[in-house]
Amino acid sequence: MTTRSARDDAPAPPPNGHRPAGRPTEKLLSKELMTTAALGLIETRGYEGLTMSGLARSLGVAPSALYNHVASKHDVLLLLQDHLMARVDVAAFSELPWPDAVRRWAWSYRDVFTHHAPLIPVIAVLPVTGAPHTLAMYEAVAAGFLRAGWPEPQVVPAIVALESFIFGSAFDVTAPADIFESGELAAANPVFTSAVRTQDLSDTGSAADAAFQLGLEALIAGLQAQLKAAQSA
Amino acid sequence: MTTRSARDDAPAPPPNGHRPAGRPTEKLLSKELMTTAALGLIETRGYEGLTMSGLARSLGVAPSALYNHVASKHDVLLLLQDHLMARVDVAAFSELPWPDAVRRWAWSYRDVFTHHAPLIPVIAVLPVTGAPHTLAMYEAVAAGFLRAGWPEPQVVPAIVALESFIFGSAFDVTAPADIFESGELAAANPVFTSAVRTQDLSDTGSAADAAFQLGLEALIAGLQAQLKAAQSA
DNA sequence: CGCCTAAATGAACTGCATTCATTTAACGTC
DNA sequence: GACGTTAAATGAATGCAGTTCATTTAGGCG
Repeated sequence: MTTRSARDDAPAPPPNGHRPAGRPTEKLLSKELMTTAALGLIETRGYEGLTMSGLARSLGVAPSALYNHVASKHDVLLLLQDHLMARVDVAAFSELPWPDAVRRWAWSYRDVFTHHAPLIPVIAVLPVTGAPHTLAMYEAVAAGFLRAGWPEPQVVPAIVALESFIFGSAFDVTAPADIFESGELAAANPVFTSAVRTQDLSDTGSAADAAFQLGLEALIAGLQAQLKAAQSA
Repeated sequence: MTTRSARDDAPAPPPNGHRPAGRPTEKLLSKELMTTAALGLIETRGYEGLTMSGLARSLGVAPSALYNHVASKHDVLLLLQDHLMARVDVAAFSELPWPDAVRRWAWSYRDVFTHHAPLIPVIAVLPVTGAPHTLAMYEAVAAGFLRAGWPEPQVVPAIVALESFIFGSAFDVTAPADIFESGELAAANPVFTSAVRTQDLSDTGSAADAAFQLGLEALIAGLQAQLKAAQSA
């Protein structure tokens, strides 16, 4: 095998003792090029359009050429994942009080992956090793938690809990608006049917936004109560 | 097309004016048989083993025969999904106070879909129309919320928020234990690396369980605070 | 100057979901 | 009791996905 694994990313010094030299890397193919080409494909054709042949075509290359840089399609998804993590806004953790920072981070995180829901099953199970942007995000978030006074042993569980909520909510955004229409079974389920009909959508654009806001505020409040309890103990 | 859609399930009277007669339904194939066969396949071979040919083989039938009962593989997943929803424990909503009921329901819900993580992307986006067990679950949960004093407009957002957290957490359970090992990048991310190492795992079996418990308790507490605020307003 | 090696090629191969024309057999009818 | 209708099973064929491999290409280094 030529490529050890995707995800030993940019920083690694290109092991080329055989490159066009002179100019600053003019190669035909590279992980970076594949990543941006993949993002372009997804924007125009969606995730069903992201095939290895399609990716090769959009790079002007034979499909088999991709396998010199990547071991599998899964590797392409890993490249995408780490690339997208850089878009998550963690700046608030060094600027704002903990609840506000969490709020901004969580909305940003959800918004990024709302457009990339098919990646979520990949990310959620993804070892972080060798994903620099992903680790950088966790580093910033963890630092923010500690600065807010969280006991170190609880930092990771709290982040994971928030992340789980965010991933689940990102899926929810992609659901059709009429997802809870009971149809012929409405009569058999009157309570739920009525609750769906009277659902509160004020403040927010969509039902998904309303649920995300409600849940996020509850999580933040509940976590902060735990934080205070831990601090006074 | 012969089959209108999967998910008009058992209760629908079999429209057979052409069956083996006499004995109480001895048919070769049916949605129910396909569902249980699919569950069996998943148990022994996992979700990669769930192919249309494999399913047909395990039923002693040609692959094309399946398409007389189901329009696509997606339909098979829908059948599975609704079947599994019946396993989610909602009994607590008519027995226990709201926080305890939510707790039991949420753990049960997560446990059921932990073993069926590949279904989650399907469920999360799935119109509920024609999925009787799914609707029955929502009906019981919604009734429990109303009985606890929740204002009707907030019932659905609150349930969706909890569900999002549950789905995300079900994914998390399937992640490898060393998912947060930073590897060579540990030095560049000292805060997070240390937090991972000192992570609190007491009370619970796994890191995923610890995060789920922490997040669920925070959510329940935060939601109950909102409930009390809404009631006193 | 010729070797070594990374990287591109294109022709396979595999397994998948799905389609279709055809056959099978039980039912209700005449 | 034969007949036509019809749901349901068949098996061959289609198309597309990801992936492999033997081969070629071309630059850099000794």
